Amino acid sequence: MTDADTQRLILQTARRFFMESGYRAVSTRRIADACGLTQPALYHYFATKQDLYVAVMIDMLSGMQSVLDRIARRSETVQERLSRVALFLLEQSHEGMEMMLHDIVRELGTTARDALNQAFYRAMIQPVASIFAEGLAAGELITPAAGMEAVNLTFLLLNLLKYRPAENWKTDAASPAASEQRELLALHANTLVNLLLNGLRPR
Amino acid sequence: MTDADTQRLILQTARRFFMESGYRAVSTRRIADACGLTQPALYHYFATKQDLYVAVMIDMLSGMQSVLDRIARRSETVQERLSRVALFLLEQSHEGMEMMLHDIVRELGTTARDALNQAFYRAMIQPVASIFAEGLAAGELITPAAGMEAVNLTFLLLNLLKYRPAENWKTDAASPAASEQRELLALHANTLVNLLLNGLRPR
DNA sequence: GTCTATAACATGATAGAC
DNA sequence: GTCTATCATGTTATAGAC
Repeated sequence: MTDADTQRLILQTARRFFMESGYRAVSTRRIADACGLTQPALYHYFATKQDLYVAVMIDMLSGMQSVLDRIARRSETVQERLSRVALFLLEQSHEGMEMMLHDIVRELGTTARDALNQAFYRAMIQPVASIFAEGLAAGELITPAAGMEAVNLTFLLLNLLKYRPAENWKTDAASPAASEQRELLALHANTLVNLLLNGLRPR
Repeated sequence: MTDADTQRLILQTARRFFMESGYRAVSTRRIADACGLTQPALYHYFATKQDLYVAVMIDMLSGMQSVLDRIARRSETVQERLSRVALFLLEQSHEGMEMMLHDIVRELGTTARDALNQAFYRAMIQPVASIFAEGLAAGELITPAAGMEAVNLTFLLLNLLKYRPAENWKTDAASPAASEQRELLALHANTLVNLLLNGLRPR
């Protein structure tokens, strides 16, 4: 196996674990074991655990940016594009992503934090904010409070997407088939965007 | 200092740290130090670190339940009561609480998890859900999707409340005075509830 | 009720052979 | 490029004196 392949294997394995359990809860040994390596071998590819974490996040964010940019540029209504964004992010966050902000703020040094904050902003906030900005400019949407423009609406949408129906809280969790799951997610994405646009009060 | 006083000191100190940094990131030594005790002294009051964490959470949740129950029973409109709930939760989460669900799901054993989930449901979900249920029954609110009744709307509101304006992201953070801060929070609470009820589209 | 001392273990990281 | 061996440190928790 070549150097580059091993590096990718480490990145993907680490990504899965970090997303599942967070920075602190995942040891370098566990990552190495899952890759079929010993723990010191990791240090041939990444100087520190924090460097590995940053690399994982940058890798993930660059992938998300290309998808979100593409969605933002589609010739569809604001609502349609927001629903696509919501579905994509719901699918991603099944693989994690929720943990990210937590770790960025609480476990990383200031240098790594600033770098990741910037990458996060460019990859996730800006593309989605451009959709909101369009809606605001066209008068389709209103700013709900002073200063709550496109960027802040994006943050709000991201928080809204953390919501999962209460059924997921029960411990049994007889999960449906994957294909069915995806349809449910799409329905869920539409519901949340619809709620954000129209509110809970009857019109 | 009596036994009971020391126990309360430990609970309050541990609560602050757990809320700030999460279960895993806070060592028993750090808690003990901040209480002016040595680390083994903690074990006179709590058998394990996990027991301490559970006690902290139960303590916190019981305090929140009494406040939320009281708000739910006020003779005000649904919107007014939801705004009060939102303001209260925003103030609390400044002190933490956000970390809770993360740790409950990811760091605790199944027994502790089930106990805390149940306490969380009773203390936070049910009181707020009763307000939503009233609004739904009166026809003031609509269910945005099949199965998305009062309980699920409560989960949704809780996620909405995690949102903070983007200004908090900048590293400078010249924070305003405490009194001013509280007024800003009240404004913020009103905005979020208003948005949830009326949506982003002009009416 | 709190201490000192310490067990038992996991962690991130380094040294150096191959 | 990956290994074995190991260091230094931090962790939860226990034993036993006072």
